[in-house]
Amino acid sequence: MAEKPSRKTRILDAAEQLFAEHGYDGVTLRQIATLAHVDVALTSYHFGSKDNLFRSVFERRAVVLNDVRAQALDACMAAAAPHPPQLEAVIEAYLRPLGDIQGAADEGWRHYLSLVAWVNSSTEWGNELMTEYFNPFVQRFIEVLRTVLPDADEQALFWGYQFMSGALTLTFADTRRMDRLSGGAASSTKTATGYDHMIPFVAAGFRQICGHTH
Amino acid sequence: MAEKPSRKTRILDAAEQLFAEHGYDGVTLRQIATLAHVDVALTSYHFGSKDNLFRSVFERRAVVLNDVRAQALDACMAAAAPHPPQLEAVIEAYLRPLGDIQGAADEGWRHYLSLVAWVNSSTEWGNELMTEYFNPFVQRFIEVLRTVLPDADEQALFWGYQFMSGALTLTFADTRRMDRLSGGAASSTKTATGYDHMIPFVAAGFRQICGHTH
DNA sequence: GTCTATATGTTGATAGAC
DNA sequence: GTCTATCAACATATAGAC
Repeated sequence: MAEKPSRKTRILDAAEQLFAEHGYDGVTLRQIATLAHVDVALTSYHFGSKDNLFRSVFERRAVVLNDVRAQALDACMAAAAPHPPQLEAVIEAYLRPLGDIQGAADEGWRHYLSLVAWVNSSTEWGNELMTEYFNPFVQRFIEVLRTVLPDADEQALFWGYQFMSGALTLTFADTRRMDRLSGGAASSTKTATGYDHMIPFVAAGFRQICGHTH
Repeated sequence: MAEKPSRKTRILDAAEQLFAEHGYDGVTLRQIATLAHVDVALTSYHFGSKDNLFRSVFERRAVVLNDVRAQALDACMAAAAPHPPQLEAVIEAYLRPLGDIQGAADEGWRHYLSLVAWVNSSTEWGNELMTEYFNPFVQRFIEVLRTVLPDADEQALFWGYQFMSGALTLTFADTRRMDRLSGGAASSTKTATGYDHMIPFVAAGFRQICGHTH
């Protein structure tokens, strides 16, 4: 199966890539249809409106992503049980699956993460879509963080999450600015290296503003 | 002076606000002209093309911003001389001026920071504009960081900067997602609180991945 | 500098043949 | 499901009167 993707799937794939690269308003239905090797009218037939196509793209992989991340968090807690896990392990469970996706061969998933980065920074879509699809898992993640950082006050926990989220999504966006800034010493294409640094960076940040662990 | 802003200035102000809110493609020259209470044709007369208007908006405050930040960094180093400053002081010099701007009454500057956030995450404009206008100062900042973190390897320094930049720009974007996520416990409108947390968070992160100070 | 009028192209969406 | 043909609305940009 999946030998020949259906036209509907090709539209989703093309839209995913182009929306990720240029944002909602930066893409026309004609560009999407062209990339998908499909007639423009088909986008309307399958998805009704451009707005609905965008939502469909966002929704498609959101549920899969939530599953992967929930499993990583489960595994992290099971490995430490009956004790609470280490802070680093919790952060790792949150970030590493995304690093694996970004480093994998699958282009579609890379485009999707780039799209999430765009949505997360968007004032128009960010609040609505991120809240609807990702808040439940994020809330669970923060609950786990709270058990690991018992002295943390409410505000610090959420600010810490915001900083982590910002660091993460800029890495998704992959503007290659770092490559030029560093003169080639550090490259945004070396995603595994990025996550190897991101996890201890974020963990240390949380520990600093949320009191020490255990 | 500055009693009545010129039409040209009003166009810049309106464009700044709308580009920050909706991105380059999400705004039309007509919307800009309407908000500026000006005829559409004036945008072409004063700025030629939409592309050039966008660049003009970005450029206008970039030089001012670089001055403010350079002064903060100078003051930080002068206060510690002849010794190198504390890591926290260097991070503070980098971040606090932006927090002050964000917390101030000036709407124009707030829009500008939001625009910078958008540009920083944009694959199309990010590399070009950020590199041109902000890389020189950022490079100087990283040089100072290197003296404070002598054991840091090249890569870690740039990844740390990338994480800080991501945390910062998401705070600029102000999607108000955190307000809902936290059920009101933490609000993205309380910018001073955000920077009070961001500075120790980032400093601890740098210390973790770049070796200890002095 | 500022406006009116207009040129020229593109947009998202639909109606209807196949 | 897929295509052709077409729509009205809107885009950026310019030419020329004032």
